[in-house]
Amino acid sequence: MFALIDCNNFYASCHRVFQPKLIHQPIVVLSNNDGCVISRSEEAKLAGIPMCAPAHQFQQVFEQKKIEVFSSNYQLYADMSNRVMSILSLYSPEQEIYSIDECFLKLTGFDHFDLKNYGKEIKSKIYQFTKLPVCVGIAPTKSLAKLANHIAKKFPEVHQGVYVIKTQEQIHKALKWLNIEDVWGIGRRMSRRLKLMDVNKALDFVQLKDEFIRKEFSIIGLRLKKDLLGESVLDLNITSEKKSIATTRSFEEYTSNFEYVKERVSTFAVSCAEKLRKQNSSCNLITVFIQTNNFDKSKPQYYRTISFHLPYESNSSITLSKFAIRAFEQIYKEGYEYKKAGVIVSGIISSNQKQLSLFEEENCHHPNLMKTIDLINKKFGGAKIKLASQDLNKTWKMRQNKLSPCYTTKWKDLLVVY
DNA sequence: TCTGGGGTCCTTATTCCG
DNA sequence: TCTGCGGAATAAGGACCC
Repeated sequence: MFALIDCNNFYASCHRVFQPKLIHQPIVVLSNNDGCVISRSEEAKLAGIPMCAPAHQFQQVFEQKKIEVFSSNYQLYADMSNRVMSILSLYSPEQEIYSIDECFLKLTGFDHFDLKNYGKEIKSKIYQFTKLPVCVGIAPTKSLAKLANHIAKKFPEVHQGVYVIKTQEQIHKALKWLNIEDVWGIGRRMSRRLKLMDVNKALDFVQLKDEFIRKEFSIIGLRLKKDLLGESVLDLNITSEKKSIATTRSFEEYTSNFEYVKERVSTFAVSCAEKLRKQNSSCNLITVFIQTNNFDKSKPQYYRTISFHLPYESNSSITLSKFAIRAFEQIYKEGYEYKKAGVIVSGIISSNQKQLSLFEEENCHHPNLMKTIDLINKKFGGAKIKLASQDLNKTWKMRQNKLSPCYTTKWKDLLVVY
């Protein structure tokens, strides 16, 4: 059996923990740069704020309906998430932290437990220690646990936030109820195609023939069908090691300027290098992409990505920046207004198991140089050491007009109780 | 004026090699 | 030297997730 524990409206709830007066108030949390809505309290959902609503289009609605708006505060969410996850780790030896606000627990050998009670205990313990509300779904497979969680969320009065799927009848009933677009693993595209075939519920989907699903929806669809029928084919993914690390950002303005985009790419590469060094690892593949604004259909669109193998594993800002720029120069095309770019590094290995290259070596001074740069940057915070390919004047600041305090991670932001 | 960012996995097309 | 084939490797792109 698997349990899926998912925090309710996680980001919005985090803000509520420290401002209890907001309980029962509508809250939304905005994406980076205050772009669009990425989390909503139940009240905000009822007020008709859709997910991903562009903030600038909903300004008036926010005011009219007295919706409390927050910029995203990832320090706060990360810290609250860590607390939740460490509590959850006490409830099973096998835990997969699936995202910042949800995790799977494998409940092998728990058959003689009263699972409903176990779920309730988990829920109340998390509330006791963090004041965050969660829902618990328990079922024989991961996708069914996800479904059970969905049911727990949808009918809070009936199930008190915990739902267990155990028998074939319960599986059947749940699949019959679940809309196809709400199945975990079926996104917008697949559900549209399925609906055209008159497949509207999860049950319709699992009744399709294996060969048909394999042909139309690939191995992914087939695996999903089996998992939904109770045959556990999706297993826990416990390794927390990342396979790629990315830094991608929209620009403050559209630009056709080669030098501008190049500077951004260089800076993103430096950021990836810093993230690699932070976790003591290196990469051997770097991918760069640039793109125009795909919301503006009136302008010509361009999107291109390119990957570059490094001749040696590296986490040096200088090296990664150099190769990122080289890659960028190959994909840049004149005459387009670029809006966004990104650098993704992969082929990640721990620095201490580095392969020595026969022919090409990184400049042997880089590791020490980077260590020193990291130290200085850490010590002096904002005033960073930069590469010559980066813009020295650029102190890019995310728009975060509604940023809340970091209640749990900064001394100066601690709550004061009078 | 103003529409996020960070991930995973799989498929497809292409290339290289024997 | 040319051709065809299949497998392996890989880049790019697309689907999905939060």
